[in-house]
Amino acid sequence: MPELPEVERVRRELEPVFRGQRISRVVLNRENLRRPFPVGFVTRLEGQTVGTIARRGKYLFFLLSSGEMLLVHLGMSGSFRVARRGELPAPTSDDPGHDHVVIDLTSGVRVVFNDPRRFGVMDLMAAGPPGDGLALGPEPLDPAFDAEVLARACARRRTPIKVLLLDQGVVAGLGNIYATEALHRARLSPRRAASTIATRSGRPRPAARRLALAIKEVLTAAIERVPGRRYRESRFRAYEREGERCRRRGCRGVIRRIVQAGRSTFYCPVCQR
DNA sequence: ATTGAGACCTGTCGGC
DNA sequence: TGCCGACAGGTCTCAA
Repeated sequence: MPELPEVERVRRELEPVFRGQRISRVVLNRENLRRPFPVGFVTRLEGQTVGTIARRGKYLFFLLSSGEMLLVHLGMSGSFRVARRGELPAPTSDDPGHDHVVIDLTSGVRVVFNDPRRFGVMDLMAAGPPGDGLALGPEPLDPAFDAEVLARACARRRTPIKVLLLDQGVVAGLGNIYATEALHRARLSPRRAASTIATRSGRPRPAARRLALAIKEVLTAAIERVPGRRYRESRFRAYEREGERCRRRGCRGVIRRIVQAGRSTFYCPVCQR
């Protein structure tokens, strides 16, 4: 499920739960997710007090009093539940289903990590700037990410712009939905070679300016959006709207679905050029 | 150096 | 009802 906005929302939900709390108990209901839990995972977590939770791209970093950091990636289907102890089955129930990790805090709160597809990751890493060593590109909401940076990353790249936006080394945190949505917002065809929005004579093209801005707008709106009625309806302007009318004012196009790098892309062939 | 295809998993949904 | 394929918001690795 989660791209940058969803991960950021998880961060905001969990930080007040964890911050300043000590981890009293950790239970693993299996030995791996996408990859094995690191050696000593449980003992290195138990007894630690958690500080802030940082985010880089789609990764979360729980800062521990030991100096280590707990790294979490939600993959496709990872999620956390927060409950009071006792509201849930014992952490070592016979059938944990997809509840792979249970974390008890001294506050009496229990946090459960659930991940049916197990594309998620949990790991422990040495102290350091969150994200170091993960080869992530800039944070799209950081002012340092702008049209120039984006244009430079596009230079001489013949790959379609949509595919390039999914490259976490180019910009960290976009996934299939928000790459799709940003391109719709910027009125850019997902099929365009990335190089066609690169710099020209040292200046970013207007397309690069529109796209950098659209990325920021789409992500910001998604972080702040409040779920509610019509949430699903109004969520996307292109994603999963194949066959529907383009929602851009004045545009009479119909949203098409294509496959790029094995993933669905939705776009309006009329207003996205 | 890039790029595409396949692999990793389970769940859901639509069609027959 | 059941079976089957297509598809799902993400990486990672391998081969061309």
